[in-house]
Amino acid sequence: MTPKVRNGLLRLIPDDELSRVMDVCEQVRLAPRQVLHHYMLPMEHVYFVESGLVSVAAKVGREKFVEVWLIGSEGLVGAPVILAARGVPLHRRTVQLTGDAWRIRTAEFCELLESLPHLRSVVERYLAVVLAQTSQSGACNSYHSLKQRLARWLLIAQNATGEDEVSLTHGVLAELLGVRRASVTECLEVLQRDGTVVTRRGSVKIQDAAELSKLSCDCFRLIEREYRRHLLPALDTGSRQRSPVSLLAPVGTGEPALVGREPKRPSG
Amino acid sequence: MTPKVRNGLLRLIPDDELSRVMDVCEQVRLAPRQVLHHYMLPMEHVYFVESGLVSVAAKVGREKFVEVWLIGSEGLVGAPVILAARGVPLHRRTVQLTGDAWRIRTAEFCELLESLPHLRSVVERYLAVVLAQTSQSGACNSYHSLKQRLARWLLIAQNATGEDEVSLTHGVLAELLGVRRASVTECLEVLQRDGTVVTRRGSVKIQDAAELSKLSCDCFRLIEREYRRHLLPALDTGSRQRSPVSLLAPVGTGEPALVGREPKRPSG
DNA sequence: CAGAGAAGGTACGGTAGCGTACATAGGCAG
DNA sequence: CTGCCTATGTACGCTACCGTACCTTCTCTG
Repeated sequence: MTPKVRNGLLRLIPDDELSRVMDVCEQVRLAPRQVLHHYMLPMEHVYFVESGLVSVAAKVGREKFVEVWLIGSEGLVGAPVILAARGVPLHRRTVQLTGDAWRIRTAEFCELLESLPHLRSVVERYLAVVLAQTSQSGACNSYHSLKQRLARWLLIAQNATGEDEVSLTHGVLAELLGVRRASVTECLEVLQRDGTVVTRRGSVKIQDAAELSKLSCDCFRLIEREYRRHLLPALDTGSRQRSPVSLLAPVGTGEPALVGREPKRPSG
Repeated sequence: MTPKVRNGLLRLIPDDELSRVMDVCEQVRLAPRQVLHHYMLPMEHVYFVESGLVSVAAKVGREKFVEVWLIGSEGLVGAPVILAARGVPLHRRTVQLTGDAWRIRTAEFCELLESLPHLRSVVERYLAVVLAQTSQSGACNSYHSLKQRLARWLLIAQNATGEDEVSLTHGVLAELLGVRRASVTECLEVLQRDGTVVTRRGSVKIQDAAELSKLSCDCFRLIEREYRRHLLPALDTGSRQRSPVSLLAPVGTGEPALVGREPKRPSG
C-alpha cells in the first residue's frame, strides 16, 4: 500500500520505490521557527516536505543568517546528503510556515539511495535545482532592488507551498531577505498599493501573481524554469532527458561550438 | 603511465582510476575571456583545471552576469553534470586567468563516473563545496561591504590558483563582483593604502594575506574550511569521513537533538 | 475586558555604492 | 617616437537602503 503523498519529489518515483521509501518514513509536523538542521550539527534526518515552508540560511555573522534557498512541498530538506557530505550541514534549516513532512533518518536514506535508482535520480535533479536557485538568488541579491527581490521571494514561496498566502511577519521576511524590517514594511506597502499583494497582520497574500511577476526580476522565472527543466521531464518523458536512471546517454548535439574568445565585448 | 597532474581533485583519486581518467583527457590551454560553457548551451566538455581561474556566472539581466562561484586548480568546470542535469548549464563559465586544463567530453566523463567510485566521490564532495561557496558568497553579497567582498574574492582567487597575483583589470573584477568599475578602483586604493595589496596596471597582487583576511568577512574562512572539510579527509584518512567509496556508513552521533522550537529568539 | 506583548507604521539623518562622465596615463602597433 | 586604445583615477549628484527610535495598533491571555 502506498500512502498518498503530496511531495513533489516522492510523486516522481515509481510505486515500488516509493513504498520502500515510505516504509522507513515517519510523518512529522513542522512547527514555525523549528530548526530542522542546526548550523554545524549533524543532520539526523532528511525531510520530504508535504506542506509548509522551510528556509535554508547561511551564516554571515555572529548569530546572523541570510536565506540562501527555500524548500516547499516540491522539495527535500537535507538533499545535499547525497553528496557524500552528510553529517554536518553548513546551513541552518528553519521551518517558516507550518506544515507536514515525511522524515527519514539520514543513514537510512543514504542506504535507500544505493538501491533505489529513481529516488537517487530525482534527488540529484532536485539538487541541481537547489544549486540553480541558490546561485540565482545570490546573484539577484547583489543586483536587484528590494522590491524585486521581495516579489521574487513571494512568488517562490507561492510556488513552493502552493498557497497564495504566507503567514510571516515583516520581521521574519526581513531576516530572510537580509534587510531591515522597516524596509520590508515600506516595500510591502508599495506592492500593496500596486494591487499585487494584500497584507494582514502576520501575513502577506498574493493578489495578482502575474503583476507581481512583472515587478519581480527575471530570477524568479529562471528558477522556476530550472525546476521544470530538471523535474518535469520525468513526467513528460520528453525532451532531451533520457530515462531518469541511466546516466550513460550521450549529451548535446556534438556540434562544433568549440569555445571562442569574445572579440570585444560591447559594454561589460 | 600516469602523467603528473596538479589538479586538486585528480590528485585525490587513486592511480588506477586516475589513469582511466587520463586516458580520455586532452590537455587544453585556457585563454582569458574564453567561454567554456555558454549560458543555456550544451556543455560539451568538463575541465579539470590545472592552472588559471574560471568564473561561473549567473544571468541577472540582458547580457548582465554576476559571478556565483570560482574554479581554480582545485576544481572541475562542469561538476554539476553529475546531477543528471547535464546538457544545458544555467551559467556561463568564463576563463579569467590563463592556464591549462584537462578536458573530457561530458558523455565520456559521465561514463567514467559509473565505473570509478573514487572519482565520483571526489566530484560529489567537490560539488558540496561548490554549493557551500555559492550560497556563502550569495549571502555575503547582500550583507558585507564591497571592501570585505573584494578582500574575500582576492583570497579565494589566491587559494584557487595558488598565485599571489591575479592579472585582472578593475573592470573585470567589477563585473565579477557585480559592482561599478569605479567602486573597485576606489576600494583597491584603500586596500593598497592598508598595505594588503599592490596594484599594477592590469593586475592585483596580494601583499599581506593575513591582514587581507582580517579585512575580509568570515565568508572566506568558512568557504575554505568547507573545502578542507570535504576534500582533505580523503588524504588524512581521518575524522568522521569513511572510505570515499562507501556511502553506507552511519552518520552523526545518534544524540537526541530532536528539533525543538526556539522559545523566543533574542534579536534577529 | 484589561493589559501586555508583538507587529506594524513612520520618521530622521547617514552612507555605501550607483550612473555618468571626463581626464590622465600605460603600453602596444606602426 | 607617435598615436591609439585600454586601463585607471576622480568627481558629481543621486538613491536605496541602513540604524535607530518611537509610537500605534492588533491580538492573545488572563
